[in-house]
Amino acid sequence: MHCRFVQIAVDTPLDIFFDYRWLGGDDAALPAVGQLALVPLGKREVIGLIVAVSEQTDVPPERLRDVIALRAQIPPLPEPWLALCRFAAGYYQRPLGEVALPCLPKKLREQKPLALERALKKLAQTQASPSTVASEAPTLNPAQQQAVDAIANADGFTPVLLHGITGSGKTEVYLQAAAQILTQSPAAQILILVPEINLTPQLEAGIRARFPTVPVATLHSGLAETERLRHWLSAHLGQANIVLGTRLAVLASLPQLALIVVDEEHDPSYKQQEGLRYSARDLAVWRANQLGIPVVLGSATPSLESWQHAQTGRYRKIELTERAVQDAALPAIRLLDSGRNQLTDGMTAALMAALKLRLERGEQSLLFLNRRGYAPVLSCDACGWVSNCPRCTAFMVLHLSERKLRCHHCSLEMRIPRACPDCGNIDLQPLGRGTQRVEESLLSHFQQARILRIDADSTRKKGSAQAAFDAVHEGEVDILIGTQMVAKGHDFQNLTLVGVLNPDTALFSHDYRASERLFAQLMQVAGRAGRSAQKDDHQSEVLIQTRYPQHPLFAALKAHDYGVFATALLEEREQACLPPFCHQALLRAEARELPDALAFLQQAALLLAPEGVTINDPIPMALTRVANVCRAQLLVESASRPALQAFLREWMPALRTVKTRVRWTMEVDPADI
DNA sequence: CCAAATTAAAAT
DNA sequence: TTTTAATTTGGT
Repeated sequence: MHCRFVQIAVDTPLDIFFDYRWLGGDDAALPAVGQLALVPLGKREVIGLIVAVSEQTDVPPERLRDVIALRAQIPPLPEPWLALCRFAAGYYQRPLGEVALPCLPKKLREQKPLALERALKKLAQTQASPSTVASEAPTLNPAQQQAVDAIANADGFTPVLLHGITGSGKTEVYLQAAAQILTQSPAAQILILVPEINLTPQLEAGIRARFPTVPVATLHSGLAETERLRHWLSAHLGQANIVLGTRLAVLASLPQLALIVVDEEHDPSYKQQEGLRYSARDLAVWRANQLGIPVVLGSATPSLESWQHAQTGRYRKIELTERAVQDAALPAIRLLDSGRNQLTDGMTAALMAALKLRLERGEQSLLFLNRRGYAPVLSCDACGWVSNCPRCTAFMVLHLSERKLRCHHCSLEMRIPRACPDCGNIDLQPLGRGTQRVEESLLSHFQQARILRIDADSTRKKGSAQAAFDAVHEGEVDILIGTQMVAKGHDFQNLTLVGVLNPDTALFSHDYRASERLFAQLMQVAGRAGRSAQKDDHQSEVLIQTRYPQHPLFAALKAHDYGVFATALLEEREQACLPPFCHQALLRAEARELPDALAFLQQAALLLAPEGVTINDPIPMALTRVANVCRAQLLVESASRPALQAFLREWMPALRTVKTRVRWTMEVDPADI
């Protein structure tokens, strides 16, 4: 057959394909679906994805333009990958081109294929003969073994929810299941997702130690473009047997994919918050289903969505209840009533004493406070002035070390006023405390201690986060103070005390997911303590300072019982008709003036919802103004996912015809409301 | 009356 | 989204 025309998806918001003429010589490679092609688009030349080839076109000849070049250097993107993109585009309501092309490395989309050819050359040189001989692996306990067997012997689509407390050896299950699958089929590819870039080096080191001869590729946004291209290609060519990465890795081309692991599957980082707003965990499950392969969702505190699926039997749940390291007992969790006890610099006497004890024993402590900066707001006692951001409905945060007030939402910085701008009072007071202020207090109370703060501010420079974590591992730090960055994944062997300074804001948040997240976060940070065998009967401790020690969340946390907590939450959600018992989509609008945004949403709501779909009233977002842009949102709900999807398919084209200056976006399965 | 600034339209 | 043409505004 002689293909004259190709249909191409390009990266534009237009939800259509473009036809191009194909004028190849007889000896030239024929265009195929899934291949990339360089085509003219307006004044530009862009890379597009061939989605169909045919001998006819409806486009009048005078408008047709020619394909400039095919990227025949690499095999076409495989059909299952195209199907994944098509699904994601349909489900998240975006044009295919805007889904498929941004998944590809930038260097692959350049006009000149120079970088591509270089990367291919380099890969050809390094193509070793992979052998799957694994180095010595630890013996598994029965629960771990059961999990490995369930995964490695899976026949067809097998979603496994691996529920295991921190330190119960989930990683070991991933590694041994991977080893078994690679032994059975040496060409297989295994995708392992982690929530944060920070966690890739630790796991990568573990994987390389276990599989010294297996090619491993990493994919995350921290890679340089040339590296990203090389790693992506090694996945696409099937060379890399293990691909480790953050959420974006779920969209990689993996022709031999045989197992997907989503570690810490509950983690909010799996939700992409711009562009294509996908959930990497959900796409991972879809991908596994499509390919008929196992997918492992691992967590100590599974998302309620996954927990519910396990309850109904859609997912198979496997519990790891023991800590894998012998004698590593669970930490004791104690609540310190910060309302009734006297606080010194935000800390109770009990917490101070516990810190002092660890210092004397030469053990490490971690203080967790999810608030960076010195103090969240600067205020004037005399007249009530507070440091509002002029561009956002938020406070400007005091950063004393940089002598700045900074807005964490729009990044506006200004000098600290020496006197109150309203009344001239020179005695301005910091209100509340952030990590910098706690660091300062610790330095004054424990002058001999080596104190390190890890937060987004202290790890601005590339590689500095890794250096900081290394310092903790090397025992160069006595007290570590940090935000959620320190809560995730790291195995600190000599850490026996975790202090949580102020979790209370999340207890009564308007966001119904806040308590679920808080529980996960506290469980996770608590898991940093006591990961190695305890010495001399010194049990690890977690001290939580709160004004609400009676809150039921803490009771479940103390008992280390996620099941009780999840069951209670699910009941609440069912009664309130919230996810996972209903499905949501959020239409967001942005405008200079709030009424404009609301008016657009009002107009959008005019389309009548079908039976079973509810369109709520437009409301301003909790953070209404950011960088002088006002935001509002409209929530659409349905108990039936197909009904919601059907409505969105009807609604989106209608919205696109609305003539408006308001910028708007649609988010399916929103994470924050 | 020209030029910057905003708006609209098109992309195969 | 990117690009260009068309229209408005505003300072002269």
